[in-house]
Amino acid sequence: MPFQFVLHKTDPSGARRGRITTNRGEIDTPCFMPVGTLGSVKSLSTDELKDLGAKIILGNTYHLMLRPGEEIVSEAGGLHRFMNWDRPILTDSGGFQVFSLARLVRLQEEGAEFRSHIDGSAHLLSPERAVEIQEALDSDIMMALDECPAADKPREYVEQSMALTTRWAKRCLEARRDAERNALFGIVQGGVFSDLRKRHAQELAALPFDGLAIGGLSVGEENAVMYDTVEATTPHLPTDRPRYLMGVGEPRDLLENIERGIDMFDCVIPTRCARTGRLYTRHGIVNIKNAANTRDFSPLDPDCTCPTCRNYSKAYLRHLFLSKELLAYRLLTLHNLHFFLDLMRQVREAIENDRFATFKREFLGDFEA
RNA sequence: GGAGGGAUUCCCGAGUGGUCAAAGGGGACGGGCUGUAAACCCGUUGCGGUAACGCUUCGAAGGUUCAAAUCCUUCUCCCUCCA
Repeated sequence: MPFQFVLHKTDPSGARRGRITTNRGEIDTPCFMPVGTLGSVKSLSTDELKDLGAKIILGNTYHLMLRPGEEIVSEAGGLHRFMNWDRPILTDSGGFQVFSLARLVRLQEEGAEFRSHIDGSAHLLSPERAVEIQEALDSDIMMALDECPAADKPREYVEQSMALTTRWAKRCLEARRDAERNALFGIVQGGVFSDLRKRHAQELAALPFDGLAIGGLSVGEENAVMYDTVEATTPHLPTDRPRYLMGVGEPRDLLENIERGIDMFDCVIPTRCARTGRLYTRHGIVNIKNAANTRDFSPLDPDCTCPTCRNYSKAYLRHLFLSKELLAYRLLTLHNLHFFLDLMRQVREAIENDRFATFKREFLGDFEA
């Protein structure tokens, strides 16, 4: 079944409960999407991802274009076949790399001219090319190519950048070959300027995108500014299409933005932080490296049902981590992703019961105590 | 018995008269990570003090010198080679 979004209900707080249907399966929202930039959620097998309950993961156009190259993935039968994942995949367009690899990028009307961070070779990522690559990957949800300006850019820059993103968005829609096969989301920019956000949201809402994302946040601005900006944007997005806040975030960020009407999130935090020893539990953050865990033979979180907490102690995990044993990265990633995915399960349940605000307060009361 | 080489701050290891509380690794300790150039990055690591600065330290004990981890003497221990 081609892409579809059904909004089941909206909680009194503003939180939305919905369901996305794609050719490769359904995704209940609000949802969290683990990031698998290079066709792998680092350290995990796809079986482990399924067991965790991940319904959709991310891949990245820029990175897969450079290595192994989309033609290889296409030859393998698409990214799903290539990586042995049969559930939906959302692919980012490479727009974020315009920001994170800015030193290697020159922006033109035609597209983003990159020097590969791997070998220095030149590549032009145009809107058409970004769609072409994502189609070759056979992405379920493609993202339009956008420019993600840094947080410190002045209004004039952001306004022009936003206009470029709109022109690119239209070109992406033009370039898409099969709307039944590959959904396409537009990305709202506008920095932290409420009026620009409103304008851009309205511009993109008028276009036939399957969903709309909010980009250009969590790039260094204050948290409160991020929340305010989302709040200034979502009222101008169509209610019958999913809203995706890109690159966010910490547990509080997820809850604050769900309350502001966001349906989808992705973030590297659970996976990256797992690999740097920062673990999420309902009672807050545990830094597994800390000496206090040396002789602590209890699990990270006694109430957690993840495979790591069911079987291993903090002392052992700390030992694995300090020894740089590969098992550490896998076990800790399993735990963190379980935490994020489970948080979203609880959120969905709370919305169904019209008690999101209560859930949020109680959760943060424990988590940030 | 003879000839050489060596002992440095938790570990390895640089330093061969002042710019040395002593490079660089490692380890330890703490922190950071928000559409992943990330199994990564940053900071601290003799004692005291906010700091200026003071004190103690380079196997041990003496000595030379304005000044010693660096030079001299003796001692202790370790290594290599020859008998």
